[in-house]
Amino acid sequence: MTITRPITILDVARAARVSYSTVSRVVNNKDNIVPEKRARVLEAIERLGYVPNMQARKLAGGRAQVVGLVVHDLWSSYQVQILRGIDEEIAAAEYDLMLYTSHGRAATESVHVATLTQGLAEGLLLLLPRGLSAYIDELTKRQFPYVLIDHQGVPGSAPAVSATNRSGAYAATRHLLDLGHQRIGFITGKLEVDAARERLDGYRAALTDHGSRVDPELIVKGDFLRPRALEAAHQLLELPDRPSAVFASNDVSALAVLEVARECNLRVPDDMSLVGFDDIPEAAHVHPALTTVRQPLEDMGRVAARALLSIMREPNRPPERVELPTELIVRGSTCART
Amino acid sequence: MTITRPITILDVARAARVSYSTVSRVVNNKDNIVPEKRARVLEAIERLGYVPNMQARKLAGGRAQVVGLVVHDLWSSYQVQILRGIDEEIAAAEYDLMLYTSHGRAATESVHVATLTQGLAEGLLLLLPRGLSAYIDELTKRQFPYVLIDHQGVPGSAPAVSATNRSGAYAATRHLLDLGHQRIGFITGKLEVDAARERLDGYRAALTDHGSRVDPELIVKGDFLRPRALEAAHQLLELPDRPSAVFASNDVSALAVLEVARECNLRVPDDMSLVGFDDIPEAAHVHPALTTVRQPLEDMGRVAARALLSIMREPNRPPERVELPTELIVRGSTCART
DNA sequence: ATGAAAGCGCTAACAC
DNA sequence: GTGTTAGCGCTTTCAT
Repeated sequence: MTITRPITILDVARAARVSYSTVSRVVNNKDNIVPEKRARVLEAIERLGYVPNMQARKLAGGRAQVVGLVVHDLWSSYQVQILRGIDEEIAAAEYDLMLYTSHGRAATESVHVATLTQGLAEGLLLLLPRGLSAYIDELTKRQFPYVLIDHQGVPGSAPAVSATNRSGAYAATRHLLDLGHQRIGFITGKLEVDAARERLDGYRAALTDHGSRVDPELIVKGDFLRPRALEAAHQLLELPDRPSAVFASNDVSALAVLEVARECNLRVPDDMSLVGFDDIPEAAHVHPALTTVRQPLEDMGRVAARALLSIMREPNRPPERVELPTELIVRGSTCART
Repeated sequence: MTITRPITILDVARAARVSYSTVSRVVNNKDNIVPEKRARVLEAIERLGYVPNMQARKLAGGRAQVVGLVVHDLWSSYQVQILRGIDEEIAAAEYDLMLYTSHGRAATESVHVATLTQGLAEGLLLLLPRGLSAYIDELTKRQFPYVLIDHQGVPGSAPAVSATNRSGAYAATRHLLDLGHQRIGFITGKLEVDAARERLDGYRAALTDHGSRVDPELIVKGDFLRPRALEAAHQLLELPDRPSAVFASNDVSALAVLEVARECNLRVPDDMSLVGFDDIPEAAHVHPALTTVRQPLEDMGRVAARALLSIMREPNRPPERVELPTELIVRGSTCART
């Protein structure tokens, strides 16, 4: 049982009876090479099954065709859908993806960023809810290509893609108002996250524009996660003057509200309307199906990836911020106030 | 605006007033180094924010702490849940993950495997439904650590983790039989995939053991995907002697059946019982909630990652095949035949 | 115990 | 056009 030694560029050179660097040139589509030699090299590569060694290539100053993705975690469909979009684009461009999850440990996170930027990666996609200003500066200074996803928090002008959180929340609130609801409960997201604040803003703005009062009692703090949302739902539904509708800052929270409503023997939408945000796959499947604001998550990933690739191609293009439109999806969880 | 040059081991050496290799030794916890020097080096590393360059390290024969994952695609929760488990374990072990999606292009796939094995990766996780015998041989020959996930197709003894597909399908079928169903429709998965065949086997075995006839008319070919499942569902539900229950080889297919049933004005479970396989998140949320066979997907990922890590530690340990237990989750989509 | 030096596989000047 | 050669940042002998 022979241990197959990895084929190097040297093996190819020998087999094709050309020099070392000629092979390199062929592999990298450089210069003009005598067609006959190029053919020999190509044949040898094919026959030997040569695959270039990325590390060596990158180390020597070449391109590794690798893009890094640092993501907080993979827990919800939210991240995963974005990941899908990224993956598609990156693969289509024949780049490879290094995936790093930080699990919220800031230390880990910056090590990851460093590893990636000083390592294989030629570009960076950052899907982190907050607090990345530390390395953004560094990246900008080093002119290292990167794109932020769903994060507008950096003051300067960092390339970023996100969704129209504010207007999405505005539309959802407006929808409820149009249905005749007056007391509309709101469960916030994690307010350190920009998107969460924007959604709150949208909610407030819709009320104000409609001439309704923003009742602080109806705004309950959440964090985008289920446990906190369950508490928030209880708090809202046990109010003496119970709201006739609830707008949760994401679907995961809205699903929690749905559960609590069921516990309280409240029928949705008859006794209470409910709106979520995100349109995760579950939203369409629960009963009643959730009215929600769709974020084009996969597209966000796709657009971010494409933006990164073009920044990598032309390092000097001015940073762009893209906001993809959200869309109100009306389903069965909302109806006119009776 | 100074362009920050990446900090190399040489910078650290200068700052700590020691040699090049001493720093390397400290970084790799080697030998005995005079504590005082070690401290100086550590301090310099900290102060300069030095992060080792993985490529260089790997190239020079060191460890890169990278594990590669080749996955067919990320379309369903199936892959994603496994990915989560993998990610958790890999991150906990302080390894990094390179993610490759092959999107079914076999050529891409083998290039990916080659890139990974000749590159950074020290181990490989393969989540591919089929046809990987080509490189399995190669990997085995080279003694390259790898673990297959949900794939038993390789004749030799390849390290693999999967779930008890057969007994899961057996249990589900048994459940339906116990409820008094006699004509039980079955929608297969992609039969090139081992798991699909095992599920079919389990279905057949349960019928046989129960003394029922396996009616070929009731077995319809699917491929784990929605479009084909919709057709299959129609075919089954339009049978002159309509089955009183349907068992689909995965939840995605079962969900499709649910839709078709609704179209046909069949109530589930009253007019027809329905069972799926996988227990993807949507299964619990549809109405009625889906009775299904839970695959411990996240655990499968976790176990596979752990197995890989231990193979990487002791290359000579005999390959292990782990089968994780599936579990029948009875929900609202099944009831006794009326 | 620690410094010097030889590569790892490759790219990119630099020669010819 | 194509071969030669100097590194890229690091690990690992081999001296000392």
